[in-house]
Amino acid sequence: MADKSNKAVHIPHLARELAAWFEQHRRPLPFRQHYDPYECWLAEVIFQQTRIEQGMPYYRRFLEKYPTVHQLAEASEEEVLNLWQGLGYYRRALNLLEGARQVVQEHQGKIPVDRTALLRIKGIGQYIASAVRAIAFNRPDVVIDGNVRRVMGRWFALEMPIDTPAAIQRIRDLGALFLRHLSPRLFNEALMEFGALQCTPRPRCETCPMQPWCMAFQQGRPTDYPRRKARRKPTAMPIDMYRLTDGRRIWLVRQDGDSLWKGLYLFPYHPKNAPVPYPRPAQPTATLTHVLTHRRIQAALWDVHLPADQLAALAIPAGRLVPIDEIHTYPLPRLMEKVLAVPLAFPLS
DNA sequence: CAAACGTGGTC
DNA sequence: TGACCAAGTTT
Repeated sequence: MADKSNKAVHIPHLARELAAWFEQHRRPLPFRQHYDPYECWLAEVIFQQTRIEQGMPYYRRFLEKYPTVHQLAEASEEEVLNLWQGLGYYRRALNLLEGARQVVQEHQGKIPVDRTALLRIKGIGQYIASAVRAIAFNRPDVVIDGNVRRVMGRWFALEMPIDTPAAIQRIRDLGALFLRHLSPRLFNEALMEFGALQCTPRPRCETCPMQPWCMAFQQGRPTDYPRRKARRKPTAMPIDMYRLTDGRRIWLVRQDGDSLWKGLYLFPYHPKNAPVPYPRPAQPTATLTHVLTHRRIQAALWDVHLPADQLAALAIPAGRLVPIDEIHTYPLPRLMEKVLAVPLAFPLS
């Protein structure tokens, strides 16, 4: 289409300005020190769907505790989840651990360069496979994350919804044209950094050197791009949660299967309209709200004090009766931190 | 392919 | 305040 060639003429200019911009604004992030494939992989897993500032302490702790993929592979799920606790999307941590074991067992501890091999590793999808290849190995892949989709959507005023396969392919094609001008590592890192610092959701067009070649800016409507489909609102999730204790010990439940917070520990809970499985007082101690991307949890908190023998007799699947002062040795989600901040309805013995 | 999967920052 | 969304992957 005529449209396409018109856009492409901007690419040498955009490439040149991008490289210049990056040289000036590049943040000295720890995973940009030596571009080690393991460090790159670890960073991509930790920072996916997560802001750099939020993930940075986790990245440092992980690298300190597990400096090599071998050491990570020998960790337990519990250890890894303890380090991951509070970061969210806990399946990432379990997949990372499984992936590390794969790399040790199937690749002698060396992160593979081959795209197909990378994609077979648990937790590595299209994005991380490209990121490891382009950034750690400097291979000519186009790394497409949220930043890249936003920047490309604006530079080229892409009309199709940005998360569709067609849009991704378009971005990949456009990116390939940039790779004629810039090395894979430079191009991809610079583009993501540009999206993170300059071409943000609220773009800083006043100070942007790309103005002359940005189609969205030239059309006078930078924030109309990228085009997105509407998001779903979180659905309500009312639950009853129980603190079953004899004053010294309390029941914790490890989440399993495909559940929310898989691998983490919570007090036993059930949907609010389910039969009540435990004795409980007339009123809940508190009601807390916890919002996830897709759920708005309303948790009624019921405190139940029982004699030690009755407590121990409760049959709670995947449950563990643990000393209250040892709760924090278990990996807990944020909701549990909120729950633990509420004093028990009765004094501890 | 749409939905599930956490948490925190911003306006 | 609620909507948006951030270095995505899995099913």
